[in-house]
Formats: sequence, C-alpha cells, structure tokens
Amino acid sequence: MAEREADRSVSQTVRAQLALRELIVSGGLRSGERISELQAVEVTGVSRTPVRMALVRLEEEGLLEVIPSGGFMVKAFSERDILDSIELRGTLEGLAARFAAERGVSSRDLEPLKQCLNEIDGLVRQEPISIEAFSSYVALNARFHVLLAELSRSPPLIRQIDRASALPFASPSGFVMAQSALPEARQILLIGQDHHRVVVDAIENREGTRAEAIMREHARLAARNLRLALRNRTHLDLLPALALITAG
Amino acid sequence: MAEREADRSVSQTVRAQLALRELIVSGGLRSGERISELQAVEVTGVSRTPVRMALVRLEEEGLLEVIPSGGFMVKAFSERDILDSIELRGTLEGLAARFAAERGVSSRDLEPLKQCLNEIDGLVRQEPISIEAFSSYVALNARFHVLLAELSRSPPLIRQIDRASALPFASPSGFVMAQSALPEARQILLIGQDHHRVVVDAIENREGTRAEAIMREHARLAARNLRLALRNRTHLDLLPALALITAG
DNA sequence: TCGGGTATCGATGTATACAATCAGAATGCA
DNA sequence: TGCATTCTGATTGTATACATCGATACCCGA
Repeated sequence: MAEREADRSVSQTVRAQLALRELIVSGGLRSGERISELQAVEVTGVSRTPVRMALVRLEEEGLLEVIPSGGFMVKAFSERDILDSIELRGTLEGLAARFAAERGVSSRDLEPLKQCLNEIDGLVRQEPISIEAFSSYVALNARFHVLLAELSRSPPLIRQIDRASALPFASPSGFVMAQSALPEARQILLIGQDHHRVVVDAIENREGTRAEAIMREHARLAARNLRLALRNRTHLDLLPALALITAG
Repeated sequence: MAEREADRSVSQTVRAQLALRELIVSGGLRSGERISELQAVEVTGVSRTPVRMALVRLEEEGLLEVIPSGGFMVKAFSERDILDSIELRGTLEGLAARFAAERGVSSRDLEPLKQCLNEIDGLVRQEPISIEAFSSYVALNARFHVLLAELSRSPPLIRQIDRASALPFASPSGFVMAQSALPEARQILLIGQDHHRVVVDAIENREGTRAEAIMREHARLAARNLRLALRNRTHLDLLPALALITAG
C-alpha cells in the first residue's frame, strides 16, 4: 500500500499490467490457478476496469488463458511447450539475422551489438560467476537479442519475436533457480557468447544463410541445456526455469 | 440496426471484435485512420466497455495501433511489411511441417489434409476459374494451412502461426480485388497445390528438412506473386491485397 | 442415505456516470 | 498579420452500479 500514489505518468492499465505480470512471472500464482478480478484489484490497487484491460492484454500476451465459463487462469505450460518455444524463438531470430545480413546493415548499426558483446565478455571473464554477474548477464543477453531483432528492420518480425520472447525474458527472480540448477553455467555462457560473435560476424559479411543457421543452433543449444537442467530436478516449477533460456 | 438482438450466446465483446475486424479488414476504414470509441459503439451496437475490450484485442492482434495521446488507429502496413509477413508465416509453417514430420504423425492424421487437397483439385480443374470457385479455394487453402499447423502438435507454434496469419486470412472481400489483379491466378494455384502435395508427402515420409524447405519456398512464391501484382497496380490499397497471400 | 432440485451467494459481463486530458479554434497582443 | 495563450468541446481513462450467469451448498423426497 506504499507505492499507491506513485507515478501518475503511466496509465492505471499499464501499471496493473506490469504488476500482474510480475506477480505471475515471479511465481506468485501457480500454473493453472484462477485469478479473480477482485484479487487483481487488491494486488494492483486500481479499479476493475483497468484490471480487466490488463488481464485481456496478458491473455493476448500468452501468460493467461480464458476460462470458458468466464474469468482468467494462469496458463500452464508443458515441458514440451517450453522447449518448442525456444526453438520457435530461435527460428524467428534466425530469420531476423538473415534479414539483417541480406538487407545490408552499416557497421555503425552493428556498433551497439558489439558493445553489448564486450560488456558480456567482461562479466563472463570472472572465474566462478557471481549471482550479480549472472543477473547482469541475463539483462545484457536480453538486450543483445532485442538489438539483433531490431537489426532486421522488419516491424512485423520484431513484433513476433517480442511475442515469442515474452515468457523467456520475463522472469527476473527465476534465473537464480535456473542457475542453481546448472552449476556449469559459465561454460554455457561462453558457448553462447561464441554464437553471438559468429552472428555479428556473419551479418557484417552479408552471409544470411550462415547467420540464420547459427541462431537456430543457438536456440537448439538452449533447449538442450534446459532439457538437461529439467532432468536433474524433475519437479522444478517450469515457469521460473524459462529464464534459463536467456542463458542459451 | 436489424441484427441487434441476434445471438445471445456469444458475448458482446466477441461480437464487437468480429464486427470491428470485419469493418477494418473489408476496407471500411483506411490505414492510419483513427477509430473513435463512439464510432465503434455505433457500428457494433454494444456499449463502450465491450467495445474497448474488443479494441484492445484487435490491437494485440496487430490490426490496430495505440495512439500515444490516446485512442486507436488502423495500423498502416508498408509493402515491405506485408512481404515480410508472408516470409515470416512461411518460416513458421516450415517449422510446423518439420515438427509434424519429425514427431511422426499417423497416416490417419494426414487424412484431413489429403481430403482438403482433393477438394482443391476439384476446384482448380476448371479452365477459367470462376469467382465462386476462387472464393472456395481461398477458404480451403486456409483450412489446409490451419490443419498443417495443427499437425505440429505444438500449441505455442500453432498460436504463433495463427497470429502471423491473422491478416492474410482475414479478408473475404479483398480477394476479388487480388484476383482481378492477377489474371494468371489459375497457374499460381496449380503451383501452390504442387507445394501442398509435396509437404504432405514429405511429412508422411518423415523428411523434416524437406518439409520445412518446401513451406518456405511456398511462401517465397507467394511473396513474389504479390510483388508482381503490386507492380501492376501501384496504388492498390495494400490491406485487401493481403488476401493474395492465401493464393500462394 | 443418496440423489435431485432449488436457492443463495459470488463472480463476471455490461452499461453508464464522472473526471482528466488532449486537440482545435478563437481571441488578444505584439 | 502572425504568434501565443486560453478556453471550449470532445474523447478517452477510470470508477462504480447493475444484471446475468455459474457454482456450490442445502434441503426435501424417495
């Protein structure tokens, strides 16, 4: 009840959407659990109308599901669903990389990506990676992927990638769990960095096919890692584990 | 004002969504034109709340765009946007075909697809294709693509394909225009049928890579045809032309 | 005791009233 | 005459009241 009066600049609807997404993604609600409007009103502190708008948006976003009889529930994902989502994202990013390479980008356009790579390099150099460094990595990695998508200069594709990434990039609290499930995180991060570097190189040299291939490979690796992590902890709640994708 | 009391079974929100989508897609509103809530209320006959819900859904669907200062406008698409969307859809469908092939589908699962092919064959056999036959073709073709997506058995992918197809398959009135822009429609339809047949064959024989490749090729052909059609009629309104994709 | 029907309660879907904000026009001043 | 400012009108954003629908629990009869 503290930050109730904060930030009049954003609409109530947006605030409600952010609050509810945070709640869902952080695991505050279980998969399949019903979320009542009244509950949402209490959580967000805004009235039913904007809450309703937020719920509709979250449904379209893929985090919620409509209950035929009325209302919304947190969408439940199977392990297969998540693995497919990773491959899906990889396929879309592959297309983005191809577009970027074939349409020709100036080296000035690639600068932000390279800078991103350098920053990640600095983090990954540490021997046992700290939780904080891993956290930074997740953010930087997400930025790299966003920048790559934008390099395609294709609004429809960017939009679609954004959609496909909604879940993977959502969880800020889940990654700790994912990391703890994966002691050899650093090794994986290093391989991921290699992929990133290859993509940038391929785009710079206008090799569309190679750029596409490496992004798909990148995703396949992430899927493999997630599969391994899940095998170790069979009852791991899947939603937080999604964050692992970001380490792929 | 006649069908105001019809069909109590579907919610006002859904009815409003359908009515507004029809309005947009049929070209009743120009690209970039603002759509006021009051206007939407008059068109749909329901009150502002469900209209608002419908507008939010249509925005998430990609047909509308939020105006920063408030309200919605019909999203404007460039020619490039549309061509990219076609390739995007082809890429996703390629993945779906690969999944279907690699996960192994029974020949019973392929039955509906084959039946769909046969029905299309019947239509395409006519020498000059009538408007009615072309109309049926568009519907059948859409069904084929939906069936193919479902064959992947991957809800996230199906959802994404559905999204990517929202525009292409939307326009029932635009295809006439598209067809008139393309006298050699029959030839294109025949090639498309060939592609369809090859995909089904590849899936049946578990050739994932081949299945994927042909769907991408299928989309590339559609893009090429659209590009040609647009070159002939430079001032063609783009939204109706989207329907041409269905003929690809 | 068990099954069916009904009644009550709660939640959602819808409508509308109110408030805040934005755009545009008109007016005043330089 | 041109520009800035203010005022007004309309439109959106929000809140809340009302209606409707579904679920659950209870009661009655067999």
